Amino acid sequence: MSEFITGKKRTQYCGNIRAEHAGSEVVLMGWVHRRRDLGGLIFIDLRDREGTVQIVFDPEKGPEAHTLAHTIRSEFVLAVRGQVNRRPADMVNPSLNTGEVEVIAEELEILNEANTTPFVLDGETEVSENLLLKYRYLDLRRRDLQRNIILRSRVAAETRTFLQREGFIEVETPFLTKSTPEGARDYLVPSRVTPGYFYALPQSPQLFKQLLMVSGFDRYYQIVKCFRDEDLRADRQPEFTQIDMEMSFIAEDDIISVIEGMMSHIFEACLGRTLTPPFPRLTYREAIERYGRDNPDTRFALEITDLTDMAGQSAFRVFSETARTGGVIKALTVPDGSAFSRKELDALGEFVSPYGAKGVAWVRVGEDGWTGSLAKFFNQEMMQRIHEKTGARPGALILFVADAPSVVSASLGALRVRLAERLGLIDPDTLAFTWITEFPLFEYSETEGRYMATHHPFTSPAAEDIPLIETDRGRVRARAYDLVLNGSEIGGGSIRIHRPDVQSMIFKALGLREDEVQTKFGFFLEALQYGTPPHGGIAFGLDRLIMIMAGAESIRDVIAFPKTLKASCLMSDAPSEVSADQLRELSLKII
RNA sequence: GGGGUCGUAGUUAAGUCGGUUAUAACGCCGGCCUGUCACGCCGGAGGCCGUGGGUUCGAGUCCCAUCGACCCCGCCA
Repeated sequence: MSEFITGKKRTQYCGNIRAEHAGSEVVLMGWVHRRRDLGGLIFIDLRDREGTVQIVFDPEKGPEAHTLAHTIRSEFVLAVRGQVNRRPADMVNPSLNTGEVEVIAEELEILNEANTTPFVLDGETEVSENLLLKYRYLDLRRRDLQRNIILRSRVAAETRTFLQREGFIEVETPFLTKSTPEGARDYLVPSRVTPGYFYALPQSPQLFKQLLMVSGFDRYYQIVKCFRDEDLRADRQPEFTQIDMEMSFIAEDDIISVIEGMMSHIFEACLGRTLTPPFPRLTYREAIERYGRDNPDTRFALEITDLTDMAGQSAFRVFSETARTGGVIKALTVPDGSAFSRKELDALGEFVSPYGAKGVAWVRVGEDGWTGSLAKFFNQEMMQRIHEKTGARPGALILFVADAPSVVSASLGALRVRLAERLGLIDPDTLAFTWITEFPLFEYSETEGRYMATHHPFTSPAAEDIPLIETDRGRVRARAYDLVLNGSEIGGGSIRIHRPDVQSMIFKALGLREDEVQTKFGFFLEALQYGTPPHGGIAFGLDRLIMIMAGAESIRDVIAFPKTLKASCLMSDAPSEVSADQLRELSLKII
């Protein structure tokens, strides 16, 4: 470190000074968080990454420093030499970690001045995200954001500690790689030396990690950036970080137990939270039936009940028609939900419309029967049976959605979370981990008009379902598993296909032409023929994991330099135009 | 690709039915102040009302387009 004041070096961080340092001389360096200039006495809160401490400029203790201190403004960078002074009892500031002490300045050097910042860095004033992102380096001075970034560093470090101890080997894989069909849109990088050819940035190191298993590394991991050129969300960035892993000679339970150990280690080391594996498991089917989605938030109950049989027999046309035409009628039962106002109930209909539902039907359960416009379509016996199935008691509210199965699940799945938030059912301190297993291997895509891989095309089918690949594709179960935490998918993986014949069969089932398979995956299929061990792996979204650990609302709060929803960086102004020369060199033309 | 919210001093917001000189708080600048800690008191400066067009005698306000940020659906193996 460079030397400043009279040849002295920084002795410690501002935020770390405590009563035990009283009487000692310190040299501090940091930013002016706030100044209180009383004319005679001047107080400065000096800030560094560990916190702030009060500096006192007293004309009797340091006349030159006091004179200079009048010129100090917010965010100036200072070096201060002085004595740590224990504050008199009536001047202790209990809201500061350093509140029992202060530093009496004897010498001051202004290391740098600062323009007035475009927003106040007090962490309390709401500032538009636009501005925060443009001046990200200033936003990053704020305590909350620094805490998140520091937590992220610790999680990455503890992940490495754990995995190295478990015999995993970190291997770097290429960023400049090959574009492959299936999956997300690729970010492309033009090749200069081979005009008209492109690299793709990896959506994940999937093929490389499997090839490392072929190579015999046995256990691989990497904390690695991945790139997907798709539309963004509050929890999605175009470049994001995965904890990527692969293991040989293992089955589902081996991976699950390693990950349960890894999560326990990370949460204990970084948050002091003790987890209690094994985590509960749900099949995909159960998750959809009970929670409406494959990433259920299991911090609260409020489960979905299937009432297709009962409600389908009611005189209510919408219900009977839905049941008759292959749709389903499902419900959420809110105990004591009768308090919902008519206005709130109407708003629920709007809430589910993005998921394709035409509305939410509701009844209030009273001591003697139902109230609400739907009540007249149900007789006493039907009500009784529905009460039994849903557990509804007087005072409850029953919310029905009738539609195609996928619409009903999506609607009620979202509504369930919304209601839980509204009713305060979610304990923010709970950590609800759940494994989701037995995903379908294929999903039919209406837009593509064909079956697509639910997970990815290298996922192994359940052995007993292999015959179904030819006959009943939709029913083939995958040896895939996701780890869900508090309603967020934080990781997912699978046992891979290690037999070239099965891999070819899957490519074929996905509608890939033989020549296409050879061009895109030929090298990989060939590799599988040189002695591939049974293997499988998993990848975690580090950003999402940190979000939950930090209690962050947006993925931007856990990434130092994030991009906007339009994938631009407001600070550096990327992406931007490039010169004609650059384009010519790459043989590219803007159309 | 679709739906929604927002854009007014440096910042955060108010701005009525379209009508005089566009308000306030914080911040900033100057002055006073020796125990403040969101210091206090006095004074002052500060506006492309996102941008472009239209309607009107007159637009921050109404209409159209556009740019940007955010949220959701589709999409994200």
